[in-house]
Amino acid sequence: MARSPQKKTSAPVSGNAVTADLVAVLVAVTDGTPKIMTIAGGSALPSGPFEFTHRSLQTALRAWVEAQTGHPLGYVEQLYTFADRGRSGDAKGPHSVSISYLGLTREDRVGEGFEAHWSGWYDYFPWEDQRAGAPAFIARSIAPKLKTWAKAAPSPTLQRERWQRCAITFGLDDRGWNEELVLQRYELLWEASLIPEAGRAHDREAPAAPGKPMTADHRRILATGIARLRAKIKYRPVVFELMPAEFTLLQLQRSVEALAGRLVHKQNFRRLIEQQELVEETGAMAADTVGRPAKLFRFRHAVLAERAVAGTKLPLSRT
Amino acid sequence: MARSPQKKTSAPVSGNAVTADLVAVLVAVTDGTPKIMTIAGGSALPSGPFEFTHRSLQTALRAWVEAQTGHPLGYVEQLYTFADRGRSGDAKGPHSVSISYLGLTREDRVGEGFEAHWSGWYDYFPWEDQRAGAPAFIARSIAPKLKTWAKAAPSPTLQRERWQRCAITFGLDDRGWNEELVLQRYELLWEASLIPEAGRAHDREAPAAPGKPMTADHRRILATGIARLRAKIKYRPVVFELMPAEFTLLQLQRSVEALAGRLVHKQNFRRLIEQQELVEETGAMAADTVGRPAKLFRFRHAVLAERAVAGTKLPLSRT
DNA sequence: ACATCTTATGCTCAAGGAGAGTATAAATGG
DNA sequence: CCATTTATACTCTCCTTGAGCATAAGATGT
Repeated sequence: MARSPQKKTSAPVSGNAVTADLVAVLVAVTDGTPKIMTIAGGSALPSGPFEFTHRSLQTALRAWVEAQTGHPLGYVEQLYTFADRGRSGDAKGPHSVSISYLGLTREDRVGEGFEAHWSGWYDYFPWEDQRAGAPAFIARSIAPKLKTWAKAAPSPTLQRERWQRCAITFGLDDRGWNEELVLQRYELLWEASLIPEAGRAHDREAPAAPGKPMTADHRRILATGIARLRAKIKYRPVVFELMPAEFTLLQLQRSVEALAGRLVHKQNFRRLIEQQELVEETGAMAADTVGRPAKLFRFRHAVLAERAVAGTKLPLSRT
Repeated sequence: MARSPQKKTSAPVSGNAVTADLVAVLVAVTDGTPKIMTIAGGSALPSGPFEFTHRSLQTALRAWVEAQTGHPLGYVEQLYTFADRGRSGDAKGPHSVSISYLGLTREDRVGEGFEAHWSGWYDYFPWEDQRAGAPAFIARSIAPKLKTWAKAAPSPTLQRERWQRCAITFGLDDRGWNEELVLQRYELLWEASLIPEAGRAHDREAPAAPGKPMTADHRRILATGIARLRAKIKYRPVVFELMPAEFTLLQLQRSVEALAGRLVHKQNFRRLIEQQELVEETGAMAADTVGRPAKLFRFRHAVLAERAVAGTKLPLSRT
């Protein structure tokens, strides 16, 4: 075993065989609603076995999605690889490695005659939509249940730590809401037995949190995808993958707000977009609108080549 | 196939078996040098088959590294999963999925009697160390070769695009150096046939760029790890995983500089660290030093619980 | 004792960015 | 014409960031 630093011989490769699956979080935004492609009546993300006839995972996913939807996939990014023991049920059976991807498209690109549907992603994570302020059921329902869970910790110190974690992730006790903590919130609810997928006993004290469940760990994978996308839109111009060719600045803003799950300051949003020169006017104006007509813009694809954006948080020395 | 949106039957799972490998980028910083654990005389990253007796990939990696080094692993993060067709040589043979991880430790924690060594990561990526300014060989050797490669493109437009890409990633033509583009730089050199691992013809016009090669795609994986870590230190307090229990602010600064490959402004660095309340004084002073003795600090582990840092780049509305 | 070197540490300043609000323009439906 | 709705242009303030100056506190050599 030249590849291992271990001196004793490793297990033979043949005893280590697994199957590889792809799981895709395919996102679109339509009418201010972020949607994901689902199958099986919205209870699962599209997934399938990885065909090794492709050059790489990325090309395999693209080909696969294209076959499903009849349209090419814009932006693609790997999310996470899971290899949980109990995933295929029998611990002795063939194990499965699931490689998840995030992909961005537009809903109208979906072809006909497929099983796939588009489901609003806030159906699965109602607490993540804070555009109209924090949903009432957080304070009314989720927070008390979390408090109960926190108090169930064995020691006062652990109780305090548990509650602090709840308060931070859900923005309780006058803390701000952090829209990027999607996965942390989901995992917290899981630990507190508020997620049906956890498969634990749900008695009267800890019924499920609102939100539609999914097969296996698919809702966790979706949470990972949402979190990644919410982080990404802040430093990469990926929103445009979800927009039509031409759009108004307000439409663009609504898409960002839909993804982030919170509102942005209109004037400052425009300033940000314009000073970064991300868009250019098409010359045309939006039709069929209420109020003053807005200019139509298109994405300047050139910026992808021009820039290699990356924010600094280090006090770099320029000398 | 309930899990697939595809209507036609998918290939049977049995025809899809693969082997799963873990590849680790284990990082330590000693005396201002970032190091990675290597095997086989520094020509490969530690790797081995994944044992499905573990609950998850993360725990498998931790257990495995602990067995190798005799010490627990601090911070662990998944990097990327590769499944290249040609990886195991024969396209018809058993395919391999490689799941790579980034782990942070300290060099002195390595146990005795193992094959592993610590190698400086700039041995593999000499151009990434810009602490003493851009290394002379970039302008003298790499840039001209990239120019040649750019000019070899079939059309003037493509030539310009190629060169723009070179200039952006390597900070040429008076552009600033972006330390996070580690992977982009490596891939660019690969495309330009300046990387021995590419296995293409290296004639007189395109000899290899400086830097030690590695087995298979290990240097690419290392590049991924370096890039991830360089990005991470800017918004998460992970540097402390690489520091001893007590340290001076200058030592901390040197570690950050070692990782980032560039110098930071001393006074501003202190201001940043202190205003974020990341550290607290131990009360003791550093001994055996030149110049005025520095206070010793320790990491405030409490911040990990207190905060859930995440920078905003959206003009969020607070109302 | 004193000069000098080296690192530590405190403080100021200017430019730019981010959050928030005011004001005006241009359309539609009564 | 007026109310309503959305678009768009500015302004203002506070905070952050990059940069530099000044002083402190040790060691070492003369």
